[in-house]
Amino acid sequence: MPTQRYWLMKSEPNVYSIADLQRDSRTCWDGVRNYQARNFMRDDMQVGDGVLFYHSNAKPMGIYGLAEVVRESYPDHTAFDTSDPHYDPKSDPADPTWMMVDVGYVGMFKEPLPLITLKQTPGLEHMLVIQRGSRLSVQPVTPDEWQIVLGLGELTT
DNA sequence: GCCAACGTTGGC
DNA sequence: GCCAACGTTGGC
Repeated sequence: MPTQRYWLMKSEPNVYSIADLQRDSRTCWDGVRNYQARNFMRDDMQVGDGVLFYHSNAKPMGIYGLAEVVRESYPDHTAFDTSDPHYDPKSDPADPTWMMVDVGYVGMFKEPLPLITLKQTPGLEHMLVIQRGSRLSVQPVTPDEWQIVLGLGELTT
């Protein structure tokens, strides 16, 4: 039985929001074009892993809900689609550069957990998302951080 | 809208 | 292999 891991995944809500995930039940996490983020998805994510769903460029920006990994990594087909904004001509379909996972909806916080709150919460000092200049869109979260974050909000489905 | 931080690209 | 230029992210 593999150890469950925890993650934080960023999305701009005007592109794809937690409400979109609630509506869709699950989605493929396409469009990641950063090697470090890809490596986490490709090498470390397992079905059942917990995901903090973060809204960037939002009011307020912060954690809006929970998701879970429901499918392990497979090629991101949008990299082969010339009409897709994330098209990457260097990604060979026979040896894809970019991978994605599928995530499923778990729940939404009644009130989002704003970034500013996370910054003020003891025990979260080392979360990557609160570090200045942190641009990683898929990042690991420790079990302790996960528990603290869940204690900050009230979840609804 | 601004711009700091960061990752990537490409000339050398 | 270095590093300046560039483009993007994303908080403010």
